[in-house]
Amino acid sequence: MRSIHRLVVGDSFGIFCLALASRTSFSSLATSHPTEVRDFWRKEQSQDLTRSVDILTTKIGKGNSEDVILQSLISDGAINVIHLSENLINRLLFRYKDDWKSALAVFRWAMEKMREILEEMRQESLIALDTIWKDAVRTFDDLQFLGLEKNTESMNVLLDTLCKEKFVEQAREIYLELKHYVAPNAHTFNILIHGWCNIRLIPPLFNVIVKNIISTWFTTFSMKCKLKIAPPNVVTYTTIMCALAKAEKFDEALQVVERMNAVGCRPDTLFFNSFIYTMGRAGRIDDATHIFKVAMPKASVAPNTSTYNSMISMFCYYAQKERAFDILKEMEKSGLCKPDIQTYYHPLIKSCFKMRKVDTWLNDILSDMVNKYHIGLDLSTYTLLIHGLCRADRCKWAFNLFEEMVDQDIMPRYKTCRLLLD
DNA sequence: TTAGGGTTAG
Repeated sequence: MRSIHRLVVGDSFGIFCLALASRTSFSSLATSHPTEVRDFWRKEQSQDLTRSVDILTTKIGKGNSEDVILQSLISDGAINVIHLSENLINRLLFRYKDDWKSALAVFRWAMEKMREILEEMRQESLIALDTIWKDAVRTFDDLQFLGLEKNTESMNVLLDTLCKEKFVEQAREIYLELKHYVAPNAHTFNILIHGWCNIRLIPPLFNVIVKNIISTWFTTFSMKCKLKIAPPNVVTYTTIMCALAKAEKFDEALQVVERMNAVGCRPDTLFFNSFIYTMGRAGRIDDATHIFKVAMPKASVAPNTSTYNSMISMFCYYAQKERAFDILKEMEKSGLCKPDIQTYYHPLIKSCFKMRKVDTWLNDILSDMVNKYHIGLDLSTYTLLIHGLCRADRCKWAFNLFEEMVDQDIMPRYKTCRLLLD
């Protein structure tokens, strides 16, 4: 989804298409008009944006499925005349950051609109739509004719998008073609490596390589992809370690860490988070705790929300609820990071039910969520709570939450209604 | 934010 987002609104080509759709060009105004005109224009644009967001938000509603929302957006005449822009899409995605169905519908709607624009461009012979993916190099070349720069940055966006959509072999071929015109950088290599990791090509390679694992593998990979031999950096190590952890090759994952330390590559927060995750997956809770409590401070690397989340999830997963709550307290005491609903509260809420600490711990958690951190409950959290409370014989409380969610126009699931009725 | 992380299931 992230790559689609980038394709739609994040890269220069997408922005070009969206700018075309709005049929207005702010940049041309910026150079040829006095300040008052530009200010007026900005104000008009901002009001226009707010109106568009209001119209779309009303149309999207609450609690509908992704398909229902998408269809209603596509088929609505009033929505069809809305000027699509990067700002508009970003505003909507932010608005629906806790509601993935609506967010995904907005994505797909934007994609749909972009496709229409591409079709329009194709009809005007501006672009060959059917060759976009098959001949991405040529499309990329077209960027120049459209007045956009063809550089390492745009090449990386193209390669990354292809890799994230699992067109890894195509990305490699395109890279081989483009490298004659555009200089690759460390990002380019890591994008391709990540792509290969995602299609699970790394673990088999590791099976045949025993000695000097990372550099040998890296050289093999570089030769296969005809890359210049660039030294692997912390991103490379993190990517490979994670791929190995997901494939449950924990010994090999640890060798990556050893190798990284041996060559003096400095770890960062994301690396440590992945390392903790790796140890958690391997069931090595004490090692994970040691990384969190000892290795990170020693390396002067500060934890972030995800670090705490990983620890909390791990302890909950291994039924060590007290330790999970200790981490929560520690996180609150540190005052450095904000909790988030998805990974932080869900394991803890579940733990409260499992431990039968409904009146005490659950009460406190909910009160903190709402009053202290101002986190709005979403459909999944309401469902989790209502189902748990019903099972704990707290139907009255469950029903209060049910009414609360309905008041907020969040449509309960059929199963939730059925459960309460029973 | 041009590259890497996430125990998400009730």
